[in-house]
Amino acid sequence: MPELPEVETTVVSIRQHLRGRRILKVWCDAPKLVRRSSFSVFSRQIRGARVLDVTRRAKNILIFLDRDRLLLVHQKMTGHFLIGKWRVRGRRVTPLSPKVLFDRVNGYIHLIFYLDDGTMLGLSDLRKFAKVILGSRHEILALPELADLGPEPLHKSFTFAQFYKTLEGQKRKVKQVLMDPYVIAGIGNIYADEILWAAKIYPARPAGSLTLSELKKIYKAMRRILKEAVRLGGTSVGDYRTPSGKEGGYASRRAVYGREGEKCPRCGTVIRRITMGGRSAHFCETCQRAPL
DNA sequence: ACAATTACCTGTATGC
DNA sequence: TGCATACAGGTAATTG
Repeated sequence: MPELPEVETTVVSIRQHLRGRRILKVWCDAPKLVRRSSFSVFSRQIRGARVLDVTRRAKNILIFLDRDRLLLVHQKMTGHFLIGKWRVRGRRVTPLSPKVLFDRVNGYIHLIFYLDDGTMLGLSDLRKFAKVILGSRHEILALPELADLGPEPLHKSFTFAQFYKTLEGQKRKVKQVLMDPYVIAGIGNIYADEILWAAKIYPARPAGSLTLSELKKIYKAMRRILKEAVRLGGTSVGDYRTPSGKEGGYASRRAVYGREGEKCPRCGTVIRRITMGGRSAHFCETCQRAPL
């Protein structure tokens, strides 16, 4: 699932291909991915737009275009971008359609942007949960899913004092709080489990019950793990790939996520999985002891 | 006002 | 073997 490190990896990668390029046209076989306007309006408005820059906010990808347009893409669970070329130095290298070309690598491309240098940017999404919205810069940035987001966990200004303030008084379970994008942006199920394992905190502890030293451990683990995962290109679970088609390098570092029944890398206890609010939490009951 | 639950999807895994 | 059902999960929408 694309979380902060996967989205950051995606943004850094596609930025190189998109910056300065013009979007010639867009193709789609799942028009419901486009929200707040019909696909035909979306298609008409994006045609001819030039990409100024690509950035990230939480798990949202922000593609800044000329003429005051801003394209928001949220990959949700199975969405991911793939880069393809259909021409090399002005010559076609294949008679196949781009869709067929892409499908040889990944069968779930539902949206393709055709760029003016022959590059294709494909959005793969097995479950079609991804969200694409085009609007004016102000319109998009004012959407609650952007405007109301919590702080970026890796930002320099997000100090421990800030972190403490955001968790203080929270009655919910610490894992649920870490995953709430309106509290902290960008942490999902994989990294919440990994962070709590590293910090040796039981995931169902009420956030407000954590001591200062426990919160400090979580904060430090959060910064360290997210930075390391960004450095390694994220984690591949399921069919997630980086835009160039590679698996994320953090997958092999996973200590607990998706490892139910395997041994804790720290103490050898068998990893357990419990359900919390319809979501699974993986942890080591020896390292992450439940109170009483 | 807040917290908990459901909807959105479909491939994969499991059970009978 | 085949069919039905459960499960996965980010977040908006809905319900409690």
